[in-house]
Amino acid sequence: MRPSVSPDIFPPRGHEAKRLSIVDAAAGVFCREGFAGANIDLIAAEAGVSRQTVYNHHGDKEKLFMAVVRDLTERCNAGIFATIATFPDQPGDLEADLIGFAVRLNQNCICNRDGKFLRKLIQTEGERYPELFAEWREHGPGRTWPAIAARFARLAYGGYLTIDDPDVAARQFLGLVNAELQTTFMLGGTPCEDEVVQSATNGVRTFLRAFGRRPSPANVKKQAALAHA
Amino acid sequence: MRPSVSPDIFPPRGHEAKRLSIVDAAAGVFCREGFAGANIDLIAAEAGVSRQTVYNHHGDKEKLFMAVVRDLTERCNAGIFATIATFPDQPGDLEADLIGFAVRLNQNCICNRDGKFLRKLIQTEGERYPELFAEWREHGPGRTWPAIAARFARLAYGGYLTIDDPDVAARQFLGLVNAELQTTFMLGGTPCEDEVVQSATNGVRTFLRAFGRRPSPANVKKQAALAHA
DNA sequence: ACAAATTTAGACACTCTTGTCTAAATCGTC
DNA sequence: GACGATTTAGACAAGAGTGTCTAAATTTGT
Repeated sequence: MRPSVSPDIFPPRGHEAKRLSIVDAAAGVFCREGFAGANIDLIAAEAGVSRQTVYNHHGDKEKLFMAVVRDLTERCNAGIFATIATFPDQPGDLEADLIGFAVRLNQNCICNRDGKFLRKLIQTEGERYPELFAEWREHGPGRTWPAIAARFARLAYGGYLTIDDPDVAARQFLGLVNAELQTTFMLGGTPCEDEVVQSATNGVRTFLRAFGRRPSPANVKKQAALAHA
Repeated sequence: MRPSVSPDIFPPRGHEAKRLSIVDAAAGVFCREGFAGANIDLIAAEAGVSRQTVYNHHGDKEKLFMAVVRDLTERCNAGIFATIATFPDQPGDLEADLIGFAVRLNQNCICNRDGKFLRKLIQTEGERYPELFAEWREHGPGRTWPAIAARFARLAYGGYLTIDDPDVAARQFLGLVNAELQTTFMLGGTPCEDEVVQSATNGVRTFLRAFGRRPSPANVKKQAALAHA
């Protein structure tokens, strides 16, 4: 609103640009070396900035780390929701459309730089900063999973799928679609496009064999009978 | 063979016992703090041993780390193969038997102390020691996955399942059975017994909906048609 | 109980890192 | 071109951790 007097406005561009490049470089170094192993001098060098500038912007190592996690979480969530918006609510070819969605989700949110880094930081330092990662959990999986579940529920309601519990189905969808990428993720690698497509294809096919339109009464009865196992 | 002259035999017990307790303590500290953050003094203290003893046994920090990974890999693999040996080759109640197998696998190999630690070390330091973890990959997933796949192939051959590709089915089985534990694993937590059973139950049910005995010709034809997508 | 080996506590040198400080150089804007 | 703010290079103190060394204490097998 106010033209240019706002107290929170730093020197127009260069400043913010440097802040960004510092956070970016820090993300890379924290991922490679872990929090304890990360070296501020190295971060400064990779950001193309002097060490003092890092301290000017972020105060200390821990605050810098938190800024990194917050930035990554925010960008990843934005990407995930943008991708969820492309979910095939009225599919033409259900199999192809779900495969496409799964591939987009993987490529845009999980296998890209931000996704890879955030995942690694959560795995590596999650136990050290409970509140920080509780926040991630709440804003990340806590919101995206129900959103995906809702889309599957709509598909079921529309007669495209036969689903008992949309939340379970959503989690299993993700599990299936990533089933063949586990080892690669484990070691911090990035699967290539082909691997992602292959895993998604196999995963979706199995998903549809299980949940595709086919309300077989025999199965329903059997499941009800075993429900209290 | 030789009574007591063997050059590799250290003082009978206490020595080896200390070696063990050092490696154990080191595993815990490396997991909590990462390689760079791990403190030899702390490891010594947790092992109930003096710092010098740590150096006497393992030389330096890096060699100690390698010893930890090797020990964990070996124990985990042993556990996994022992569990695979309990795979239900001639199931009475297929669903119940597969759920039991999945729960055993999780509890004995993935959620126990060794499994949790090894997983975390692979995620955290995997990129820093490529050869070490290549070894793990080869001796771990590289051998256990085919072993599980072979068991599923046998079930299919016996008419209990309808499976195209046993390797894919095996990976998807693991993905499904762990679908609901992902977030917990991500943050380094240990799911409780109930969560494991619940996830396994849901996963096996979906698995059987997809691969259970039901050679529906319609499905087979559809898949063949889409095979070159 | 003896002798050999192992373990221990403590001190030590050395390196690395964090975070601060200062004076000079640079940048952006008017 | 000049001004104010930011950035920079470098030095610096303080702290922490690794790995070595020594002499004394303890354990182990016989």
